[in-house]
Amino acid sequence: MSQDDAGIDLDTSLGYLLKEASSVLRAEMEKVLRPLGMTVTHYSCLELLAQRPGLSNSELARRAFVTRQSMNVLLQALERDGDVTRPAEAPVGKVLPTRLTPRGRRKLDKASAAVRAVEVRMLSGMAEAERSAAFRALRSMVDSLRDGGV
Amino acid sequence: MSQDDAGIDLDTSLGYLLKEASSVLRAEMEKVLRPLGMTVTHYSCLELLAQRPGLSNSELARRAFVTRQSMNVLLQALERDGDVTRPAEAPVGKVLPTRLTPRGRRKLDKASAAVRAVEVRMLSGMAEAERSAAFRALRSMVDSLRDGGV
DNA sequence: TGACTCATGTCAGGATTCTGACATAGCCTC
DNA sequence: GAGGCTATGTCAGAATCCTGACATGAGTCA
Repeated sequence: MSQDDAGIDLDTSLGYLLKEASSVLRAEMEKVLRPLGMTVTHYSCLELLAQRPGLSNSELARRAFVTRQSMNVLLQALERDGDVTRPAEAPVGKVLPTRLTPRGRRKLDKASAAVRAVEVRMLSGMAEAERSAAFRALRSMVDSLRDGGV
Repeated sequence: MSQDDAGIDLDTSLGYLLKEASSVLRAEMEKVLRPLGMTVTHYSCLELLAQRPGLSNSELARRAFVTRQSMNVLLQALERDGDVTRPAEAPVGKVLPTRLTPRGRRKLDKASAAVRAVEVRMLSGMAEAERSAAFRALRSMVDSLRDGGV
């Protein structure tokens, strides 16, 4: 009977605020990445490959939160530009392990510095305790949604 | 010289976790909204109009985190389906105040219940104190990024 | 009053991502 | 070994969203 029964109060909704934060962060990342000729997914892919060399297309897609079809077209472009390499034939199964080239590594270094500045600015108003509290909270949300989704 | 200088550790990055949480939430919302024939932006628009009747196209776009061009095509579709109404002529300026129709309201009620279930599940593992801590943290991130962006 | 600035609604074109579908390789069970 | 199941890479088409651009209305200021 109350207003809560009729909808979701967006002013106090954690879900809405989560979308807002994610949207603003993405916009800021695009702003600093654009001068470097890179998109956010572009950068995410390179960053993932730097930390986990040899990741497959499907695995990259999952960790960049896009479909494997989208990641595939991105990888083809990156391969064409000489930023990543994939073997012509799969060493085992159908999985093609992808690796960063020196050229891709250099591109990533510039992008990574720019993105790090954005993240630092995002966290500038928070104490360490608040950051870890936020981290735990977000992880809890992800886990709850994933587990319940099955 | 340390590894941090070469990139961003995605395992401990709040920005990455933020994107993951937002992505999972959106996926879960799409899952429950699809049987109702609605998309997330679709639903967001209706929910905004329920709480702020008379919002303009541009204002809806900002609060739904899309461009006003995208919101415009969505509104045209919603208008065609009879879910919202806009006056043929602007009462003042060029702003066309949009309102929910009874039909749109009924659609929203079903969708809102489904989305609320998702949000409840997302918050199921968190105490009230954790929720408000997360809320403050996310708000701090948004404010820091917005202020510094100018 | 006239010029300037800003915000709005809208159209057109392009870029990005997604859904659907297919063939194939590895794993498990019988 | 045969069958079923899952995961992967890939192609094709469609949906979605964005960038660029234009005209218009409101407010500001000289």
